Amino acid sequence: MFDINMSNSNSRVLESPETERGDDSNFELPEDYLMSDGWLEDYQPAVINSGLTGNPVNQENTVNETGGISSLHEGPNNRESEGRRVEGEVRERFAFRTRSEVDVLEDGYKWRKYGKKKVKNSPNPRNYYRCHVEGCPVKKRVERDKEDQSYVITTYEGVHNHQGSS
DNA sequence: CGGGTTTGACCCGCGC
DNA sequence: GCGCGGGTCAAACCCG
Repeated sequence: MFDINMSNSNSRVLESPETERGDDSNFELPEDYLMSDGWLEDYQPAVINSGLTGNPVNQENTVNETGGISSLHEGPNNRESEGRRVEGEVRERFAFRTRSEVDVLEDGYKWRKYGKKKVKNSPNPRNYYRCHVEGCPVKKRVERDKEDQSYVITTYEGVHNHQGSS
């Protein structure tokens, strides 16, 4: 469905969270962002991986000019001890930061924007997206890093109800 | 003409 | 109970 050109010569590798800041066991998201509502309650890299372009997952994140992601690398440390999931309510959340010029990263799904909001902590607005597939509860939240506006913070929420795009 | 985006209003949870 | 901050709705608008 999505013919993302991965052979783009302009594609670059994302910074690995553990590579940039090894002092923390999490992503290098701003403190206040993390404590906003516990974004790392339940992350599911498999969900993300399955929704990508179908490339092997054993490579680093790469984003080209159009915002296409080839695959996701290892996610943040899984805090299984603190991992709390409410039964009967699907609310997987996965956030990551990416250096990209585009706000919305192509991940193989079609998204429909349903809102934009200015957050207090950040001078940049936050965009809200929803999976275009009917019945799919997945939502996406895109926001530019207030520290470095060259970075984009993408937060996925929910599990896709359908098969990616194969 | 149709579908997605825009944009302000509305709503809701939480802290004071 | 009220105000703030964040999330969603929805009607108008825009663009293919």
